[in-house]
Amino acid sequence: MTARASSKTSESSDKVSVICRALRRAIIEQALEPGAKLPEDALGERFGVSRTIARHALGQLAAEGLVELRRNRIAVVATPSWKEARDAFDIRIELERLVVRRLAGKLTKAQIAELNAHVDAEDRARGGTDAVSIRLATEFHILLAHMTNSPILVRYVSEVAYRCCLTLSLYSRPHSTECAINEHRAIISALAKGDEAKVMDLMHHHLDSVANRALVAPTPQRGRDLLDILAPYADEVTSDRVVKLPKVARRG
Amino acid sequence: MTARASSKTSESSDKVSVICRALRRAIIEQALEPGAKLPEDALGERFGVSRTIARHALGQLAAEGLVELRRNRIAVVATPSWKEARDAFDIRIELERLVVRRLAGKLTKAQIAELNAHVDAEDRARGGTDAVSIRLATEFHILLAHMTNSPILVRYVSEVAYRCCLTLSLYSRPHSTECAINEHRAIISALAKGDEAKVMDLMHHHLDSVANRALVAPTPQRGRDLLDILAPYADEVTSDRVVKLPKVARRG
DNA sequence: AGCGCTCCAATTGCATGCAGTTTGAGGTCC
DNA sequence: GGACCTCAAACTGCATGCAATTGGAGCGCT
Repeated sequence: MTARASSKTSESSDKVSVICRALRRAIIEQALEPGAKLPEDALGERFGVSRTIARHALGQLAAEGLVELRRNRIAVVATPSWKEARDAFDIRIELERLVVRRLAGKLTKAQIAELNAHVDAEDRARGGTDAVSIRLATEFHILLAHMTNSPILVRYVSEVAYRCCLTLSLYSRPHSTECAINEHRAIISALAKGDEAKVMDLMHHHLDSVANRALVAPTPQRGRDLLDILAPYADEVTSDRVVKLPKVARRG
Repeated sequence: MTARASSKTSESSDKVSVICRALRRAIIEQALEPGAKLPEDALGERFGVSRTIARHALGQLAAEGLVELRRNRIAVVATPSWKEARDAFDIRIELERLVVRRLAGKLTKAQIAELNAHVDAEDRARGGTDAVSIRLATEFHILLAHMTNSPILVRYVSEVAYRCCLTLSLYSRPHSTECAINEHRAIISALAKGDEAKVMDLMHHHLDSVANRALVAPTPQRGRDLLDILAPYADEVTSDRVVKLPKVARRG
């Protein structure tokens, strides 16, 4: 039971997939912050593979939107603009409404137990770091998606949820995870009862409130370095070659 | 105006992207049928690049679900199961409802003209092959997604629409494109009027009817070869090493 | 004929090497 | 001091080479 679902489309067990998983996790746990550089050499060396493999992994992550790739430039962890973040949440809401619609009243006892166990884990993690809480909360939703038994749905929900995870780390204030946990419990309960309308409503408002609580404003005045802070703005600029600020200490 | 949107996450203009686009188009136009083999060498030679590049392109397409990759085996054009096809359509319905909700009443005159022009093109193509009709119909939806100005939405709608395109070629009877075209016109009209509820309803029923008209039944008794016919069933088998039929003429 | 075995051509998995591009450090001139 | 130029190190883009795996043709056995 190493992998829950080994869809044939991706994530078998070749080196590329291994590196993808490792990087993905590092990114969503903020071990790698948005904007962090990901040179192929360094990755290859770190994971004991050649640049070819590292490069391929970066390509996959770029397709998922977690990494930004620009020709002849070092890959960096994606820095979604506020607008993109909002978009991702909107899409996520629709997808997850579909998930719970499919699940309402159809969960086995074992599945309900699994969900409850996960929320318990979230509860226990409340004392830990924000990053872990966010990751667990995200994984709750992915767990739900898995239960639909639809690989496609799993893929899209995972992807968009990871994206949201990433943006939360960018724009969120240190939020209270408590209500999210309660909302998770409410969702499980409504799913078990089979109240489709209610569970869809719960999920909608749950995600909407997470988004609204988190995506406070398009003013990322956090302690990050200038380049990171400016990056979302540079996003809007159509020109490929943006502002070109005067000499400033760059990261690294 | 070579590329409508050059999102930084993908599809710049490196060789990999070029090959991706070419293959994607070949697949959705059924020049490459589901199950068709895609050896790296052959692709590389055909496109004048090395295997490295072809391989990378295949990886991207696999991430999009258009190609199936199995370790140490030749890549093949994906052959989605009937269940996967249905799933893809369900997801697509949700995503596209989001698209039209965002677009209702917000289209410029120029955009409306562009949409109408596209449907006119669909109309003119009615005499042509099914593949072209299906592609144009698909592209109408992608065009809509582009108008939301949301790269993420564009990406997901495109991806899932291509997947649907692929499944249509697998499971659809030679369908009448006429009503689809009329429905497209109705959607444009409702979008222009800004009647959000109506346009969402139209889109929902449009896609649902396309799905129902097309995905006739999980009995793909078409003239394809045995391996293709069996593939969707093999999908359900959990074991990696499936049935192993007696000697039979394989494709190629 | 039908079944299994062996072996080789075809193909993938991956590392490495080379050429071209970008970056940014240091020097020069104003 | 600050803007500008130059250049080498760093890095990417891509092709090629080699080892490992697959599959299927041929062959022998029943």
